[in-house]
Amino acid sequence: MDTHYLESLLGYNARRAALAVIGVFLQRMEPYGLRPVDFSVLTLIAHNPGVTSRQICTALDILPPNLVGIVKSLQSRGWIVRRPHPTDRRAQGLHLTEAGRLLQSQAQVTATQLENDAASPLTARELDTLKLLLRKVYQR
Amino acid sequence: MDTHYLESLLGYNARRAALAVIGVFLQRMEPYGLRPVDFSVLTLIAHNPGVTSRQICTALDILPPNLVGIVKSLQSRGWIVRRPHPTDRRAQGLHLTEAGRLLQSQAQVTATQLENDAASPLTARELDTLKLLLRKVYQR
DNA sequence: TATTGTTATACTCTATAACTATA
DNA sequence: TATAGTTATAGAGTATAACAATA
Repeated sequence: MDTHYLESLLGYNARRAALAVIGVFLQRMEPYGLRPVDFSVLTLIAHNPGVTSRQICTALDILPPNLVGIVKSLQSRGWIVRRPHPTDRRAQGLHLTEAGRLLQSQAQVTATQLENDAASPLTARELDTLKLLLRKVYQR
Repeated sequence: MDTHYLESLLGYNARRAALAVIGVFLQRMEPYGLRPVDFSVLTLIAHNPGVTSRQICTALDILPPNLVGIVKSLQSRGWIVRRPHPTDRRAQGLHLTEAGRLLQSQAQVTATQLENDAASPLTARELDTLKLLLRKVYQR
């Protein structure tokens, strides 16, 4: 089966690699009930207490209507709370609960460990180079 | 907004980069009515005349029920035909029509050109390195 | 018994329009 | 006028079960 041409395309390789890594992520995060975007949102709140939904949408390139359900789900599981924004009464600041802090730190350890397994054919140096080049592609 | 931790993760970077490149792909391929998987299927048939649905599923990591609609769509647009498989009466060989060959070659030119724009912050050498490392991640 | 291709179907992901409260 | 958050909804992508025909 000749797949040489497809394998010469950046889009094809990026999509295949992303799906492979996300596959490992889904397996390892299944015990936490966290999908990739759930983890990203939880992690942004952990590192940016009081962040708003709109800021998260901009940072992660998510459409606002699609974030609503994610925030609701994290809140219903007792991991985040919404507090009034200090200066803008339209907005709400998002914060982790104590349970949320515990879960996020455990999930972050899992995410960090998962790297090595998902990228096991790469040396540490190759992995760093790969991540650097990927960032160059999507950061403008 | 602190996104440093997320940007240290392979999965996050791979997903963001793949979505960025696919975004450019969708724009450029819109005149042809081809989405990424449509193009991949058409291209595999072009480079492997007589290939079966099952072989395409294996090569592209698509589930058989999800390929049925794609093949039907390509067929209804007059780009591919199914012929009896020479040795296996369960299977059908997929082939491009003359119109399909013309369209695929035009789309392939577009896909090749698109590379440079989607990866414009990278040098040619960096782009080659990136694709090499991505293949290492998903090919086992 | 196993495989190819298919139908039906459910679930998730992504996108658009329109609304409210506030800036 | 513009923005933050929300609802409703439509479309695209992905997954499983089950079937007929053939190996």
